[in-house]
Amino acid sequence: MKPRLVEVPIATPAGEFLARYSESGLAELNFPPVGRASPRAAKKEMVPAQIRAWHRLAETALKAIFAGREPKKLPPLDLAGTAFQKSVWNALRKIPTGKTKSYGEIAQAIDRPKAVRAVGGACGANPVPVLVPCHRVLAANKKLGGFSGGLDWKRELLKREGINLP
DNA sequence: TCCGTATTGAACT
DNA sequence: AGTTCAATACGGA
Repeated sequence: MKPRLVEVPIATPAGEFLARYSESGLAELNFPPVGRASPRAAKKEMVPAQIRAWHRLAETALKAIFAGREPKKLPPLDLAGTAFQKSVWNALRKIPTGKTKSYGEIAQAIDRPKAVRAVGGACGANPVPVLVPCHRVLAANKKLGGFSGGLDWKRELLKREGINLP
């Protein structure tokens, strides 16, 4: 039986994100729901101290990224996925703030040079956007490609990191 | 096993 | 310069 994730909202200059924590770390992060406050945010008093500590880190890191800076610390991540997906997400985290990579480069980084489309799939399956910077991955010709939360978000995030797109 | 995918690069208009 | 197409790896049904 699946342990219920604790949901806690994160306020950012770009809206209210929704973080979900498992017993071992941050498991999911959602973009702000369109024009609506989070329906069922956990009561903060019921959130375990451990998770509150993680939440503080997550909030700080998120705000740092929105300010275009590299986050100093991240909460532990509890990412559910296949080995392939995890290796992709791990590679994504190595992209420094303000830089971009192509799907092909990610594929090479995980030693599967031809799995470019699969890399795209793994990016789309990324449970923790922004903190795991799936938005810094562009197509080979510097085109935007796609984004789970909507391309507007991708543009916005890149812009805040000082990345200029053609 | 078949289908879709947040790709890519080359071949054609 | 824009469009079509095959190759390709992986995950979900």
